[in-house]
Amino acid sequence: MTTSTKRNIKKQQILDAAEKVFANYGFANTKMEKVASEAGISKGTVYFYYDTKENLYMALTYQAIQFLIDRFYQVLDEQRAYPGIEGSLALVHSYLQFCEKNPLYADLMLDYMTVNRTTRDGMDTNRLTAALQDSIYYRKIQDIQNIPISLITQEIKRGVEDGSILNKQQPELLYLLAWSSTIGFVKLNSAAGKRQSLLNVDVDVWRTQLLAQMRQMLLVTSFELV
Amino acid sequence: MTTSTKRNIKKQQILDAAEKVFANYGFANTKMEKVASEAGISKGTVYFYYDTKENLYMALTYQAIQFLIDRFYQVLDEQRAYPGIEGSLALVHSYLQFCEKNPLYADLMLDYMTVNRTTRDGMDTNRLTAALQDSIYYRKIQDIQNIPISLITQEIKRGVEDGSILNKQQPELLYLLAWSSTIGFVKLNSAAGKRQSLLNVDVDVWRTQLLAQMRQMLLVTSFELV
Amino acid sequence: MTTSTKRNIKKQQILDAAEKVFANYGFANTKMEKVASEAGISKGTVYFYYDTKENLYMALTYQAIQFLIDRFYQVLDEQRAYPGIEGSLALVHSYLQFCEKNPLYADLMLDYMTVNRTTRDGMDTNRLTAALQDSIYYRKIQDIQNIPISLITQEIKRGVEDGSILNKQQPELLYLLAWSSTIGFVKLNSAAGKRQSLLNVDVDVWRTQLLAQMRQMLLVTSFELV
Amino acid sequence: MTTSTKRNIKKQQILDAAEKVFANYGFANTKMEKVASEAGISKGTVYFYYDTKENLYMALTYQAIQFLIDRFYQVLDEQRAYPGIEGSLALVHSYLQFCEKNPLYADLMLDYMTVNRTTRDGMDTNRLTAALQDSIYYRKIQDIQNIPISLITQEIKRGVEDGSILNKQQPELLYLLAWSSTIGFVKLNSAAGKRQSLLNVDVDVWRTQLLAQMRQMLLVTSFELV
DNA sequence: CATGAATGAGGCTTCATTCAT
DNA sequence: GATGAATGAAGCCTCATTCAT
Repeated sequence: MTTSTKRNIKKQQILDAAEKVFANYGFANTKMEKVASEAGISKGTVYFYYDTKENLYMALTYQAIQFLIDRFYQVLDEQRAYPGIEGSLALVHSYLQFCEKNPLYADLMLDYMTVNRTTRDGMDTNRLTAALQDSIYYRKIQDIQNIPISLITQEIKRGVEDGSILNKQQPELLYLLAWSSTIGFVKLNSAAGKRQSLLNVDVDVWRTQLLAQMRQMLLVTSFELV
Repeated sequence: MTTSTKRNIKKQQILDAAEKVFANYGFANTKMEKVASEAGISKGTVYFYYDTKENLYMALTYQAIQFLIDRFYQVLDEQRAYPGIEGSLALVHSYLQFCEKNPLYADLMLDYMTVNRTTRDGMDTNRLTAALQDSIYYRKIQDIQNIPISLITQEIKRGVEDGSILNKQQPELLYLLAWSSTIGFVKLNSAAGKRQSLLNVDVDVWRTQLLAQMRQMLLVTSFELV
Repeated sequence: MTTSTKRNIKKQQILDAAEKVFANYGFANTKMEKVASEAGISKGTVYFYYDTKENLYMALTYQAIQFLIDRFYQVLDEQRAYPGIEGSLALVHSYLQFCEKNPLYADLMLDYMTVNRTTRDGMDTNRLTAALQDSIYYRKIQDIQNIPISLITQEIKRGVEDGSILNKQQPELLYLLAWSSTIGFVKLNSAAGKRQSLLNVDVDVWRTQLLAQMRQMLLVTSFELV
Repeated sequence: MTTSTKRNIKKQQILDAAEKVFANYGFANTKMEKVASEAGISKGTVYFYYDTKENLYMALTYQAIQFLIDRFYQVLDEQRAYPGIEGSLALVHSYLQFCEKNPLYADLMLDYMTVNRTTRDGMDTNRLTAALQDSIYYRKIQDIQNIPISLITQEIKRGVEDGSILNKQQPELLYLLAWSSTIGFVKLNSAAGKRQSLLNVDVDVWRTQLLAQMRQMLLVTSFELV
């Protein structure tokens, strides 16, 4: 095993540990010591691989987006032979699974958006935001951030073109409707606690309805306005 | 003006300031000093009215829920003459407005759920959670937490009974679908920044579609499964 | 009732309250708010009469010494007809009662001695000590501090002269032996708690033995050295 | 030198520094920053070894009692061949030396007794007391607190049995008389300041008399009541 | 490279004191 | 005079980060 490989394994171990800890405590309440102990190493070593807490967080964000992109390509590959609506729903489904696997993923992307925003707006950038933007991973994410969105909207367009999707709204709008539903679903479930069923509603039924609603949306020509 | 009234006014001023600061920085990055200066008073005075940061946060949560409940009652009063579907959608709409007015409100409730959860589960309660549960407002919230949900599900039931809502799913499920969509919508918009339109989609169009989708949902007998 | 009289009554109420609170919590852990509430008045009023916490403490010290002096004169008056040994022991006894009535009295005098000492030594005077020395009562105490000691040593001398006291040691030494026993007795009892008997020894027996030991001491010509 | 050894050395250095500072300023006026600088380290390091000020104080208390116990065993070992009265007086003497070496030791034990008392009584436990009781050392002290008393009373009993001690009072009572004298002696001397002689009485003479008085006490059959 | 002790800036909170009413 | 809200200096403690071994 090369030195580089060993380094990468260790980096991955840290990332895995960080994922657990950030997911349980959130960014602010996560202690580097806890990440280290979760990874079975010392604090110093964590700092050897990730020089700030913010950098570690951004590395995790980068990885999450990479995973999502990989998954999306895989789904697209599987769905190539089917109509666009199936590919689109499969993408949404895989995104939902992705977020359910670890609610942190949804937060990571939301946080990235927030950080990214303050770069543009002239907002009073606080220390935290500035530190996040300093991360090398911040730049790396900027290069790939649009890929998931791009893949999904392209698939919707394919569905519109092959006639399987009837809704003629902007693909981006359709994506936002799906994305926000997913985020809300994940947020509520995560806040309620994984074991707990919210309002006595079965989570599986809920998820199924959510997806059914999305299909419905793609099949409808237009919505009546409220 | 009585002494008690003056006290309440000051408490409200602090709460207003806290709302701004928590909304901008989140709980962890909010400094009591900042809340004080935002309220135009000194740090000590903030502590005179709210003895911990956590208590201030919970007071805000309590107020948010109270506001929501007040708004709900008002909406229900206005919708009394109309069929249940209109009342239900009006409630959802008012909830959406409520969260859009200040995205912090959505977070407050989500955070409350998380805190509340650790009370039930035997989770490894951290310092923050424990402090939040110590707040007098935590107890007060427990007494009213179920009212919004109850009001909305009752209105859905009225709609089912008067025949305006055709979907025969559990009202709770319908509520969750609406609730999660709303949270996702608010979260995404707040992350993107108020001035920024996400993916070049007009927010008003997005919101309209969201509500249309909800009406659709209530009018459909049942969804096809994916 | 004159204005001046009313003032004095109020000052005395505050002093009484302060006595209770200082006795229960010690100087550092006593809050002016607590003194005020104990006196049934507001914090501002306490400050109207005693402009610093240290001043209040020194006022209490002054009063304690005054009380002790008054008591000593009274005892001396009662004992005038009896031999000096009886007068001396009666003084010691009254001192013991004085300290037992409120253990704070012993502390007040000890603290005064400490504060007084740092005036002489070139010690690194801390803020607290400096503030105590600033009190107007500090000066007043300086004028009367030696009276109790003087009264007791004079009475011992009278006993030596009238032949009732056989111990020819310095009266000051005899006083110190009595004084330190008393302080130790009070300290231990106060630490143990008033209701609690220490090591299952009856406090009354202990006190009796203590006084017997002192009489013994005055009656003995000289001690064997250890 | 092992890691564990180094840690213990550092812990001891901090304890030594804390001893000086607490002795000079008392608990309330001691600043952790001062302890740190006295130890030649930073505040953070102090907290690395002792997580609260109260814990540090209790650690010191524990050490003081341990030292006393060690000293007592040593004295008992030396006195094994001599009659019980000599052993008893030697113990008292060593206790006196122990307290004179650092008056803080007497305070530590007194404070411990006070803290311990509020555990039993249903007293309105204040923050400080609660924090002291939370210390891990508080528990450790509870396990050894009775040893010094036990050793001394046993030695007195030995003296009674071998006929060297004639006083037939409870050994516990005799111990209390000795203990309180010692505490009073130390308190007065510490308040007066080490360099200062109180009332122009030579401290060595005073101490000698104190010990002579104790021997006297053990040799007397019974005291006349006052 | 790994460790874990050491650092110190930063933030929460307390409470003596002040001051407007 | 009395009140109690307002102030802010001061001190405890946390924890990201550094660094000697």
